[in-house]
Amino acid sequence: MSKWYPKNGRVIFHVDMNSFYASVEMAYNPDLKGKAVAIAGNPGERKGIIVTSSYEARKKGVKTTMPLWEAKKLCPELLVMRPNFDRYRTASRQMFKILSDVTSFIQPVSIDEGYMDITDCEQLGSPLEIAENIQNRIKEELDLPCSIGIAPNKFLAKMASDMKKPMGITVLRKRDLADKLWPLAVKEMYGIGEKTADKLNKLNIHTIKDLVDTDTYQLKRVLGINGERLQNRAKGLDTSPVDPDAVHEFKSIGSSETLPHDTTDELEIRKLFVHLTRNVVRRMRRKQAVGRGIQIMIKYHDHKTITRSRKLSDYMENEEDILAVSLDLFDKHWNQQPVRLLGVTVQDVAEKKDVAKQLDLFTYEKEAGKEKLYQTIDKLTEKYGKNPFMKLGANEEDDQPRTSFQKDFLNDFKKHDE
DNA sequence: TCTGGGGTCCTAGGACCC
DNA sequence: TCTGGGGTCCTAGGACCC
Repeated sequence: MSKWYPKNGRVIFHVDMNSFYASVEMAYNPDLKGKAVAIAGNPGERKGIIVTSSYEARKKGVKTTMPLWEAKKLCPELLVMRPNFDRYRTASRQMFKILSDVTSFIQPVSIDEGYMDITDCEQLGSPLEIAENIQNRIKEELDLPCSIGIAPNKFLAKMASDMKKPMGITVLRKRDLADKLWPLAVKEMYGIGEKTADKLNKLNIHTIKDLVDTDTYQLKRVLGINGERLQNRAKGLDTSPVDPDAVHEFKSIGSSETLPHDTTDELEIRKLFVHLTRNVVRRMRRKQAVGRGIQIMIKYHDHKTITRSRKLSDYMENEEDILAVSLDLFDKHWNQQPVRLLGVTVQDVAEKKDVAKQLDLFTYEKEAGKEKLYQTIDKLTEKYGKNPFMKLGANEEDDQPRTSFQKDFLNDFKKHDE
């Protein structure tokens, strides 16, 4: 038994890429290195918020979710780029490939971070050596910086990776908690956001140490079951396993978009529903997925947001079916006020191969939206002279317009009737 | 001339059933 | 002839994370 590995318990890594999108752009174009770089949406479409920024930009006060104009005011020399998601996905795959050379016990949690359980990796060296090796390889092979937290569980590893950035490696053992974790403000804790921090502050709980020392019953009264879990984490207790399968277990697939301008134009609204549904169906198809619930989201001018959902009697996968339900929900619940954003989400997602084939009866849900669907198609065709139901390709550019779409579409739909 | 888009999990009320 | 209690499903909203 090596001196570095615990007799009982685990050794968990949390690997966190530093300002990932900006770093990928710098690796792609080294002229950007050392400069204030930000990735942001298009302000012309009211999506001009900072998604990620380089450390040089952060020094000037640029922060994630900040409106672009505000960031420019703080940092006039800011180089602003649109996101290149394909680049980020490629870099992410390469990063996880390097991790998988160490162990297969990896749980990706997002495009730029993941957990590893290296409890059984003694033959590869000490945890610190393994972490240094990973960090060096990612830096040398991909030209990307990362921080790594090393701890006996996922929560502490996550907190540890946050403590030294960029290019940090932080060990957080039980005996380090009093010095390294407990002095932090509760807001710094993973799982505590603004609302929960406010509630805790009102109870005179300010640091993580305060949280440890608070009466558990009192915490549960204010925060419910989450109160107890947060307190356990603060004490350094977290038994959740590193789960390599979690990433495949999708529960919902959705797409939402802010309109260029708030609108009450039903045609514009319906056009966006067609677009959103298509996005969702394309992604479902890639994952070979079907879904049993549809949810729409409407955000109004004043940012008030409502969601309306319907559970279905059967699994759905077709663009036409999902659109019909979405439009039906919209027409039933829209309050006629100008709309800022719309969203479509398929819930209760399962893999096609896991779903027992049910009789393809023409269900109520399809019936309900059918008339609206016909009307929508007629209106859209009339206005744009284009078929809204193109054949879906793997990507948007690959979509193929059908000829005499309405005939095809109606035929498609009739098949379900029989 | 504010405030994106992708998710997960939890809570709470009402319907419905036994 | 007057009101229990438990369990599950559905829906809507909210908190949080990246």
